[in-house]
Amino acid sequence: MSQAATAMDEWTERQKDVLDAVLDLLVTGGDAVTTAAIARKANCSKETLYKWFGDRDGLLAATVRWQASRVRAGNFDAQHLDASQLRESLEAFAVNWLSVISSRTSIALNRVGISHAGSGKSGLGRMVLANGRFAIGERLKPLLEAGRANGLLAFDDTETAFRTFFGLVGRDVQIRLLLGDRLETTEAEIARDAARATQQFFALYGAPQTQKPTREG
Amino acid sequence: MSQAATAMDEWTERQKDVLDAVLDLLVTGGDAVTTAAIARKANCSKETLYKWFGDRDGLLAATVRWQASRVRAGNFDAQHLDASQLRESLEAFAVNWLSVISSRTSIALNRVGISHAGSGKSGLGRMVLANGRFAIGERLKPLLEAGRANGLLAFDDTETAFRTFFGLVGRDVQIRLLLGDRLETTEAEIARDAARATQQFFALYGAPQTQKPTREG
DNA sequence: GAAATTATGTACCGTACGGTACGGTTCGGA
DNA sequence: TCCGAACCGTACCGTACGGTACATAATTTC
Repeated sequence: MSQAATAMDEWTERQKDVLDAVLDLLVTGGDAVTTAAIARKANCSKETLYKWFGDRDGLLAATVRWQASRVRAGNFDAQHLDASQLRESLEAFAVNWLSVISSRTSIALNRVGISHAGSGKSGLGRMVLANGRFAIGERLKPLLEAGRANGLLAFDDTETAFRTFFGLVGRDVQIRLLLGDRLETTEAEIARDAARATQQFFALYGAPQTQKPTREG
Repeated sequence: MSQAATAMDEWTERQKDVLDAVLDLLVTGGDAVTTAAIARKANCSKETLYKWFGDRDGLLAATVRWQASRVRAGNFDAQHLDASQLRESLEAFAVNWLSVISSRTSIALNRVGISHAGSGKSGLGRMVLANGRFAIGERLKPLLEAGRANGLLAFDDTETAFRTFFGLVGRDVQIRLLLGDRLETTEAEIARDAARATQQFFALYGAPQTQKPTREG
């Protein structure tokens, strides 16, 4: 939240327009994202770019944070959960996550982060990770723990349970998209996969009706 | 197999040495993988590089195929499976797959493929995908189907079952490593995660003892 | 053992791109 | 109306790198 707030008002409207231009260039992967191309697209001068963002990497980092600052979806209230509410919330999380990783924006930013991670400097990669995988984890864990507190789920380690859910939802989608596989991700497909993943998660971690034994030794 | 054979004898020993040098440079991510650096490392001239492999992309593609040609692990015999054999085979697959995606080589090659996929030309990405995700799929599916034929597993769609297994095994490991996350992947951790994933897979797709109803509507 | 083939290493070229400099323009304030 | 700050557009610089040319050495072939 505070991250989002700082990212939101850290830049002026004009600067946000520039960051949007960078995003646009990243998503439209056709041509290389050079500083000249950015300046052209944003109708600003390269000098201004460097004045505002330091260097090219600073500009890319700012773009990642800017995109992250608007992705935050509303959290879920974790009180008075019943089974169907929990299921719905998990399914909504799954739908949201699948939509995000299937979006051209996410694909482009992850590619940038991965490329940077391969070039020694791991700052961007870590940033993408923090706003992707780890952000979704921190948002989902409270829901899982609320489910456990209400006797709907049974697990020992929240992190392990979350990672299982993550795997059931994401499967091979992200790596295939990152590697350029044409993978149709229609809204209907996403909804179906989210429902399947949620069902499977309940099969693995759903608590028996009357008692609360722990799975996962 | 035929792929591996062609890749194996497509190049001379000297050329394989060059490809090994490329791999070495890719894995040691410190410095950029320039053609000059490759020539220096391989003690050959740039002109030879271009004569043998066409251009830089051809060299990288050859490297991917060369690495892929050596990774093929022995297949499993799918006849006369009992439950414990199936479990062991699945666990071995999981261990193998986790070891592969955790290896510096796999990380480096996937990064290259992803970077290329982001630059329009998707050839390398597709190649990495074919020798990674899809190769493991083609190797594992016969085992799953043999398990079903022997009444040990219950599923309708082999692809769906495989992708679930893939997700349970891989979870967030690959994306985290690709983005530069330091994620300790000791042999013991891998063995434990492989066992957990296999157990979860049986919980989802294991056939009931006496009958064979289908899961997954 | 000469001729031919092949490979090495170095030097070179063209270009793309990150980063900087600077003249011209807009705009807010006194 | 003038001043200064911010900014645009363009031109420019240095370097890194993909790709080529060439002269020299090694290896094969006859």
